[in-house]
Amino acid sequence: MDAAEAHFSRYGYGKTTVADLAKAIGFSKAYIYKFFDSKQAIGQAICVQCLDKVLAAGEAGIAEGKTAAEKLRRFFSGIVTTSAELFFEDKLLYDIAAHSAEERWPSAMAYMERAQALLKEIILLGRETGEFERKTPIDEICEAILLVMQSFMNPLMLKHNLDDLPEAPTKAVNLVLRSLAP
Amino acid sequence: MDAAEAHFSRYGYGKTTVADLAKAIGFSKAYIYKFFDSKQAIGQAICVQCLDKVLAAGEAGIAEGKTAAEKLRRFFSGIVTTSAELFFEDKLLYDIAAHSAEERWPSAMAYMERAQALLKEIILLGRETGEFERKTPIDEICEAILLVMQSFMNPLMLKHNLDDLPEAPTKAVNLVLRSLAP
DNA sequence: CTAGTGACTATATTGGAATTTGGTCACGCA
DNA sequence: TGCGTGACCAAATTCCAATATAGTCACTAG
Repeated sequence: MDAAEAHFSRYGYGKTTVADLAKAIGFSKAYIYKFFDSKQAIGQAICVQCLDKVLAAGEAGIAEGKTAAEKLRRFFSGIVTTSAELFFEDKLLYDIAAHSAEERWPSAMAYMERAQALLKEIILLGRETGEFERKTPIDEICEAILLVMQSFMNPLMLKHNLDDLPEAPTKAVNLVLRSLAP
Repeated sequence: MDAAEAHFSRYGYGKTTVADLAKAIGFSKAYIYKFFDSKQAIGQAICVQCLDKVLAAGEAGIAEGKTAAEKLRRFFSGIVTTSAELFFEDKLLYDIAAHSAEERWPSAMAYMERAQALLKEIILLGRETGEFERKTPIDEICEAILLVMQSFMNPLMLKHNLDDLPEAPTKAVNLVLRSLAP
């Protein structure tokens, strides 16, 4: 995994061969296939690492926020900031994440599901404290929020919106918060 | 233009040569460059035609809707439906539109601006009739709505969300309408 | 002066042979 | 029995010469 992250980060997913990784850890190529079903599986594992970091930043944001609204703001801010950082500082790893979103790899699907779970917690909290409205079915809300935030959460789409950071996602979140008003 | 639309639609932008277009209209290649600065300029012109049709469907939707909320719904529904139709029935033309969005051609920028203008009219109407809230600055609202609807308005992004039609954009619009509630 | 073009060039694209690469498997060695 | 591999194959990728294409310009016919 360490070798894979290093190589993918330096040479990109396409340019690193499984043989390279094997040599780096001093084993044969065949042995790697005892642990990973395919090169793509290695890519997914690395992708999961990246997306975990992104989500961790989102969770950290949630922890920092005091009110539910503030948690929501910082949740997305953490995600977007970390994703953008990844883009600028580790473009080649970012490309794997974008590719995983494009190809609908399980890693990307899992990322969205975890994000939805975190989001749900925020909304539920906001409902308890009375910050958010309670009429709309919660799952519909979570789904809709993820849909409208996709342009900034999905690495594949975020890369087309980097010019508008950080104002654009802030405006989007403002809209989302207005939609949650009681 | 007719020749270009026919050729782009049948063979795609990349596979049709300027010489093909010249031959189709019975002039020399050089003559075409009296009217278009480049092949890309021809592509843009065709792209504008496509996006105009999409926006026309949006305008038609506005006309059909009775209330502002209904206009908004039908506006986006018209845009998304027409874009998706273009994708399925004229993939090669759609690809030009997607490419234009990716490369930020003026055609794509103009499309977004016109969309924003139409949107603004709807919102203003909704404010007059009391359907929508009036606190938030109108331009901020329009900008934010376009941002969150990008996943479905932008051809480049819509093509990654075709599986979720037509439910996803409906849910997104529902969220937008909630955000507009007085 | 206007409408239109053939001939030309630098860049991009293609085809397909040669090479790499992802992936498998029978096997060796402790 | 379990850790580990060289040798192998089909499919993908690279490479490069041949070709095609976008774009220009001096030019002509009317």
